[in-house]
Amino acid sequence: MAMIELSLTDVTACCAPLTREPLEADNADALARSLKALADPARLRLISMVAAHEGAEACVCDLTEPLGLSQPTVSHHLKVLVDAGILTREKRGTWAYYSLVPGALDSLAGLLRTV
Amino acid sequence: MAMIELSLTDVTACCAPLTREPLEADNADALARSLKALADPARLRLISMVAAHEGAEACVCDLTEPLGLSQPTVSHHLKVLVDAGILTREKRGTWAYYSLVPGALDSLAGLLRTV
DNA sequence: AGCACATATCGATGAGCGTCAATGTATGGC
DNA sequence: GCCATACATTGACGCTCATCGATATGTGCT
Repeated sequence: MAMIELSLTDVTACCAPLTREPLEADNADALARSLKALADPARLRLISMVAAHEGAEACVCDLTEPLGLSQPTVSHHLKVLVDAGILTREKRGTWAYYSLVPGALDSLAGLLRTV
Repeated sequence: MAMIELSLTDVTACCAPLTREPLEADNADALARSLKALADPARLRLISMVAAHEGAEACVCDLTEPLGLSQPTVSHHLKVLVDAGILTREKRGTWAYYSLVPGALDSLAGLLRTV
């Protein structure tokens, strides 16, 4: 079934920063979904490892061992981040290369900013 | 038992933005805890309602009815936000007034920024 | 003292999630 | 065609968490 995949673009397009005006229930849901995708130590480390990797992209095989989690678990976390619009996946041959979606994290940061 | 209450100040004091260098496991844990506190629709709405309320503070009685959740649930969410260092609680008479901790959200936003 | 009100805490319940082992699906090389 | 490698999916287990009703704590008023 098609799950919500555009929560990030949805919410970052529509909303004023959190502290400007009361958040509607729907927008709160969308923003919470995006933040939930971020709110896991393994996923935070994955993001920073991908960003710091050469070429700003990395395949699962680059990430599994340094993270210390099983390959299925890493794949699961990467899928969550892709579905949240934070990472992209590009398959080249046998490998799947993940990289940051430009501006995705900055959009979220903008929603939290109060100044 | 004393739970971790300073995760926010901890992590925002120590770390470069997520995408500058690979995140250590401990820092990832601390940042994830802060984001988890934020990653709930009810808590996001509470934050924005408090910020938008007159005087930039609000008591539980101001928040329960518009949120549509029971009073114990609202109290619970507010406690989570206070423990995470995002809100402060000030008791005046019968009422408990909650307000934003200045700079807390901005520190988190700064960690997500990539530019 | 006694009552009404505001808020916090407790205990229980149900849903969601992180993790893994096992299995499935491609892709490339021999 | 066959095997090895890279990754995704499935199913299950345990733990965390959001929510509520019930109850406790505290404050002000009469």
